[in-house]
Amino acid sequence: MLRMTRMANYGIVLMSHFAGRDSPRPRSASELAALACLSRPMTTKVLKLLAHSGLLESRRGAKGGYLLSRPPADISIAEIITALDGPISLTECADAGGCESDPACPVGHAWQRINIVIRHALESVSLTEFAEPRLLKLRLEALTDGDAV
Amino acid sequence: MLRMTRMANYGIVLMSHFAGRDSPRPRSASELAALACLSRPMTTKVLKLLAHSGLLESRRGAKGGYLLSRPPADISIAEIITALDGPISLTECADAGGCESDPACPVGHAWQRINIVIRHALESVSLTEFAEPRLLKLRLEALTDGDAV
DNA sequence: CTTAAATAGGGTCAAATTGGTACTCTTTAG
DNA sequence: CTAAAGAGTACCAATTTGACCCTATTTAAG
Repeated sequence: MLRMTRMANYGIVLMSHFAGRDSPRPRSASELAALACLSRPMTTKVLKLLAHSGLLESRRGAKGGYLLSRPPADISIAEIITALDGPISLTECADAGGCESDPACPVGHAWQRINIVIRHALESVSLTEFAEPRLLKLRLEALTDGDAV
Repeated sequence: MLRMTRMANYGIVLMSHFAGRDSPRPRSASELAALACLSRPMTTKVLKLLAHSGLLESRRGAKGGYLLSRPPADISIAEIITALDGPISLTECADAGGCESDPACPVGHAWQRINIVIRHALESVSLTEFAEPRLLKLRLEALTDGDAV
């Protein structure tokens, strides 16, 4: 487990379909649903959330649709997850604010530090890299060297 | 979001209470429930799972209870989470085996790489460090330097 | 050998979350 | 004016989660 919701996953897949092409033509929800093999209702739901959080721009009316509001290299995986699942944190009490009920809880501090590492890992991956895993490989391998317990 | 279950959290808190003392005396479920401010039924459930996965040893009968099966420095946070929540992976399709239905899915490969980084971060933190966040701080800060997109 | 203190191992149950859908309203190009 | 698109909202079913209880078995101690 330790997983994110399926919806966040859908969001990332949908966003990935924008990464390749820089054509300024808006993509309609129906078109994207077909590309990603998702139902139309689910697709529109996800796209609306992404637009609402500023990652996509929407054009209403005929010939409308969605397009990236920024170059894909400037969009991190963390942003997409946050838009659809809320703030990235492994525990409830590590959310901003958090479990102030027990400021003495030693475990809380540890979680905050671990969260920072994970969030950072997700923030460091751009949509471009995600759609092109070869780019990822080298960089991430550097992260997993030289820090055994 | 992106969170682990509350049960895994409980497990880590309970395990942390073993980290400080090396006394070989077994701790009973009731005792631990009181220490962690958890209900007894939930505590026993978590302890049973932890014992079942080999992280704790159980002694039945009077004066029985649970004790760590290994020194706390040899137990990683990842192990505890895995014991209670199952394998660590952000997406369903990144589980071992995974979405072989679509071997061409480019997104899948990216997830696998990201999972490795996160799992590695969790594996690199021992129970000892967790109970003593000062130890964590320095090491984790090294991980989050020098790898912006 | 009896008793009390423990865990083992089930089975159950309510509530929250998630995934997915349907319907109506507004905007815009042609 | 009309058809194509998104905006917004309300809704439902199914799974997951969190929590609990009961009985059997084991063991230390009197």
